[in-house]
Formats: sequence, C-alpha cells, structure tokens
Amino acid sequence: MADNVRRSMPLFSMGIVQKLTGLTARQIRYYEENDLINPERSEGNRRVFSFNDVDRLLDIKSLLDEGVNLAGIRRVLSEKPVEANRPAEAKKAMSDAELMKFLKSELVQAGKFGKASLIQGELSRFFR
Amino acid sequence: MADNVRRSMPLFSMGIVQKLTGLTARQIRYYEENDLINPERSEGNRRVFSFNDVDRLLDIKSLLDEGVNLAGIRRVLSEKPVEANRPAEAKKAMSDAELMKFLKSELVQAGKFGKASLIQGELSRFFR
DNA sequence: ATAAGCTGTGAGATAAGCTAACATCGTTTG
DNA sequence: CAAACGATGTTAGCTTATCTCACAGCTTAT
Repeated sequence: MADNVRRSMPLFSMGIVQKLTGLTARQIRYYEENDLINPERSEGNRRVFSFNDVDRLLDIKSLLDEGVNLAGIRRVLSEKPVEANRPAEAKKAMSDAELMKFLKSELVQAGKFGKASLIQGELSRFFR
Repeated sequence: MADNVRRSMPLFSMGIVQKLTGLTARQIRYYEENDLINPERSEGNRRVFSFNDVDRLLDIKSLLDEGVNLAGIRRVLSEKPVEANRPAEAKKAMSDAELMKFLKSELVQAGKFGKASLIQGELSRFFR
C-alpha cells in the first residue's frame, strides 16, 4: 500500500509522458475523457501523471496496437480500476514539506526491503 | 552504466523538483549557475531534471543545512562530477521512439535482476 | 565598513499546457 | 449507400509555468 502511494505520486508533465509513451497529447486527453486514466492536476490545472498513469497509458497503447477499441480496453483495464490510482493518502493534498518527507521515508523503505523499482509493475509486463 | 543512463534520464520539471526538494526555483537556478548541477534543457529551454539532479539537490540542501557554503559543497560533490550526470548515451539526443524503447528495455532489466528502485542511490543516503 | 555570498522579488518574454470546436477518415450500423 | 460513430489531427484563444535579467536585502567574511 505504501507501494500504491509511491506509484500514484504525481510526478510527470504532459510533455514527458508524451515522450515516455509515444502518445500524442490529444490521445492522452481523449483517454482521460473516456475514464481510462485519471491523472492528478496541478494548482494551475496542468495534468501531473504518476507512474501508474504512465503504466496504464502503455497498456492502452499496447492494446490499441492489438486492435482493441477503447470500450474493450476499458473492460480489460477494469480489473485495475482508476480509483486504485488515487489512494486516500495521495488524494488529501500533502503540503510540499509533507510530500518531501514522505518521499524520503518511502525511499528508505524501498532501500530497506530491497523493494523493486518504482516503475516495474504493469510497465514491464509488455516488453521483451 | 545502464544504471547511470537511467538515473540521468531527464524526467522532471522545475515545479516538481521544487516540491521534491523543498528548494525554490531561485535556489535551484543559482546552484546551476555555480555548476553544482547541470540539468538538461527542453527544446524550449526549460530545465528538465533527472533523478541524479534531484539527488544532488538534496545533497546540496542537506549540506547547506549543515552550514557548508557553496564552495565547500562544490568540493564535497566533486567526487561525483556533474559530467557524470550526462553520460554519452544520454547526451546524444535520443529520438522519442528510441527513448521509449530504451526505457522499456531498462525496465525489463530492472525486473529481471530484481534491481532496486530508480531513485535509490544518493537519494536515500540522507534520511533516517 | 566593504565586499562577497545567498536568496527574494519583479518585469517582460515565451514555452507548454488547457479547453473547445471543427476537420478527417476509417469502421459500423440502419 | 448514407448516416452515425470512434479515434485522432489541427487550430484558435487563453492561462500557467518557466526563463533571463536586474536590483534589493540580509548575513558572513575580510
């Protein structure tokens, strides 16, 4: 569950996510419009994506390549509902200090338990 | 060395880094001015920070808290020169597709070897 | 007391992101 | 077949985030 929080921490801007996923902004926004993802927003209404979000986007892309349409993808991804992307801890806006403190402790946890990479779950399912 | 590349991949915007480090934009820019960090730039000249960069910024912050001045910090951090932040692979601009492909393979590597988190090295050195 | 070091703040410019609307083009469906 | 739908591109107009540069202010070192 600490893992959930880590994976759903808002970190990436639209531009970066485009590079990481190879999708266009238009596509990403459209998928959000269709409830396939639900990225956080900055104070100024910019989307801020988590590892989970990037993960799902790669899932979506892969499924689209296989010819599955968005409705189908919604079904496939319904196992992992978008709500799972926003655990309570992530929702209640942390202060900057809290966020930082949290990140630190999370990192220590990761170190202690030899936890796997932040970006490992769904992301790695699809390649080689 | 694949690890180097991963850790020096430009990922974070100024706003995010401010939150992750608790530093102001002014401070971050000043540290860059003094060659303590050397973040990548976007096409439009915006700074794009890597895990390594965030790492160093947390180092810097920690040392400043201890009363070390920038000159001193420069010395302390000179073990890990800023050039180490930009390995050749990261320097030669990857195409978006290449970047994505690279990320994917990196993730798989991480998975295979049970590699530790992307954000683990220097970052975790300082807390608890 | 001056100088140097570090950070704040403000101005002016521009990049990057947002929404909304309309265009396009292939695939369903009546 | 024509109309509707699904997915994406493109454009316009607007707002936020970031950039550089300059100057101000406070602290510490000379």
